Amino acid sequence: MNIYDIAKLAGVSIATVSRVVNGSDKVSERTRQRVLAIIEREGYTPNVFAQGLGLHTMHTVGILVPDIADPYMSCAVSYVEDQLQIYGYGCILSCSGFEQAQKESHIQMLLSKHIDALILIGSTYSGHGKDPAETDYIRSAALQIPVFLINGAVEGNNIYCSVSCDRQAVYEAVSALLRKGRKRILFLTDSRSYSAAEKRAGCEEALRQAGLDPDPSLFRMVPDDIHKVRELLLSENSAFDAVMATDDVMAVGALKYAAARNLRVPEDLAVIGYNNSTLAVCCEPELTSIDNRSRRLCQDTVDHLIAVLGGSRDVPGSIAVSCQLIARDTTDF
Amino acid sequence: MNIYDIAKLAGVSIATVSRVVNGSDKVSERTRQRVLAIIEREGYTPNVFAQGLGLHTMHTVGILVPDIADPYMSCAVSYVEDQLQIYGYGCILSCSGFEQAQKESHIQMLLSKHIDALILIGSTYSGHGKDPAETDYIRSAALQIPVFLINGAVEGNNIYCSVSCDRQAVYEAVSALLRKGRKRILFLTDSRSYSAAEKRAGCEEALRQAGLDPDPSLFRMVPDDIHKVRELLLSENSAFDAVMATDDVMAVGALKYAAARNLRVPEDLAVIGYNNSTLAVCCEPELTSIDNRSRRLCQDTVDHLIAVLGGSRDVPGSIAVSCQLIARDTTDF
DNA sequence: TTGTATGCGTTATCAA
DNA sequence: TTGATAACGCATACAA
Repeated sequence: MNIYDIAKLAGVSIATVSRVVNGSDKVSERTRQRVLAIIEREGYTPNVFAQGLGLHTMHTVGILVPDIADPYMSCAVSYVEDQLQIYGYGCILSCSGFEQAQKESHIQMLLSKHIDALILIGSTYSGHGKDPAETDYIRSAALQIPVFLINGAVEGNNIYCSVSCDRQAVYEAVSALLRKGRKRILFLTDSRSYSAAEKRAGCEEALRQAGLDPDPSLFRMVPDDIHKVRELLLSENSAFDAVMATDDVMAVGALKYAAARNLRVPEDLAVIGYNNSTLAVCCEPELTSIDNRSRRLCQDTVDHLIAVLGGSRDVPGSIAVSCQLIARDTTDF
Repeated sequence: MNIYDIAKLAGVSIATVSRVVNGSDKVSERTRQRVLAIIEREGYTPNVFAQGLGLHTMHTVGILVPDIADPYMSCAVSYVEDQLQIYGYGCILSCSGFEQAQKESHIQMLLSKHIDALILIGSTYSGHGKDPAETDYIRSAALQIPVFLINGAVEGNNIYCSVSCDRQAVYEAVSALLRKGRKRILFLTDSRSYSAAEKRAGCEEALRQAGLDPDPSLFRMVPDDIHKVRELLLSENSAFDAVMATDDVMAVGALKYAAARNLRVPEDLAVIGYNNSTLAVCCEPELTSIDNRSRRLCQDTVDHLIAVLGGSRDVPGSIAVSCQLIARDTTDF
């Protein structure tokens, strides 16, 4: 059932049918009703390929995410999809993993599908900050369509970034720990991403502010796995009285370590996680965690995306939302 | 840059370019190399709309899921996307929620995008079993393209189902509890879906097998929220010595209840969860949980999907994989 | 082995 | 207010 069939049934030309479908006002009410009735009866829907061929758009945005199984990412995708739906945009989802070559090829794949815009979720797309060429593929994509980063920062034309203020959040959290008399704060992270670096910077800043010298041995790269973190901490003897983790998973690992060592939490060991995931209320004691407000980030991003696609020229190239410390039972504040 | 440009640059016709792109063997090695070089140099990719227009396919499958933020679903999507990628298929993702009208309209939306196949993840798409008309929209979609259910069962032509043996799994888990002397087993679920009904049936079966009469007051519908489950259990006085939950979240809620009541786990209260999610190793004590093998389910489903799209006629309309009980510290077996 | 011509289902431009 | 027709970019049957 195509536009020709409808035209024939309605006794009009395809041009008229097209006008009716696209809500043009240059068609008499009488014909409109007749055509509409036929369309309804036959259950006709315009062929999106043919539409796309002519219009060069399919009302679709590409979403690239390193790992959709990660709770932070899947939540973000959920928010984004939900919002886009409202505006009538569909989502093509692709999972790139964390490797450069894969990221690049996945973006190529998405671009080849003629998406209207691209959303990159996760700070992994910001690169590690060492080599600017690392993010060239994003600038290159932005030559074709607007690119939106959620929790990421990349400089470039037609690139719109949104970040949560991770540095500030960690600065404040660690400062609070220090005020409570903690001396040796173990910083745990599983990545060298932009946001991981920001969080680390916030931690170091707080330490210096308090007149302490950041001890490199207390900044640790660990796997993002509860049991592995526990084992790792158990297998060594570094002394620390607080843990600041860049993800709830690692924080729970620290909690498991504390339980194994019979340390009291928060008396002997304070722990702060990140992302305020379900894990934070699942563990015992429940975990103080930093909420990075990803919902807000996602909503704002979609709003901006719609504005940019609508031709707006005054969309900010970068936005930041501040995080929120959710105090629970693993800290004494 | 389209096929005409490439043809011009290579000094051949568009037909030849098309042949090269599609790997036809009816083209001389010399021309192939020349054309390939130009294509490479210009970074040409065929326009998917134009391809789709003629071929009525875009090598894309639609994935419908009630809630991508749910860990079980996001894991499943991750597996499915990963496999489809290998076969060169892209994914259009849509989140329908749990309401009938939304499910139907989301499927319509996906169909209108001319996907090659549809994957429905989650037992919510099986309906509640009361009214067969509830799943008519799925049969209706299957008139156009093959439909694959992951963890769901719907009868119909061109519909392929896969389920984990939830009934059997719960039967065995509850039987194990009964063998250890548990008398009153509280069954917690948050839904009336097909799989929830299966799990309940397995529980009742085990009870009867042990000569016990299922007590309706011990089959409870609760919210899928840790704290709400805890509060609910605290607010009443039903006596039970074991909990069988249809999801890890509710099981952790029961664990929190036990902690609040100073019950020893598993001595005073045994708890079994479902899905074997990260939550299971996050809580304290760590949760015995039933792994429903969703990875296997997803892989098999994609294999079958590829087979069906490849024209195979002997793909089973329904497959089942057995679950696995992962014993941890909330049970005494 | 290569080229020509046609169809795919729209939208949009220009006439009527 | 309508209709005829030209793009849009590709695959492919048919010709050469």
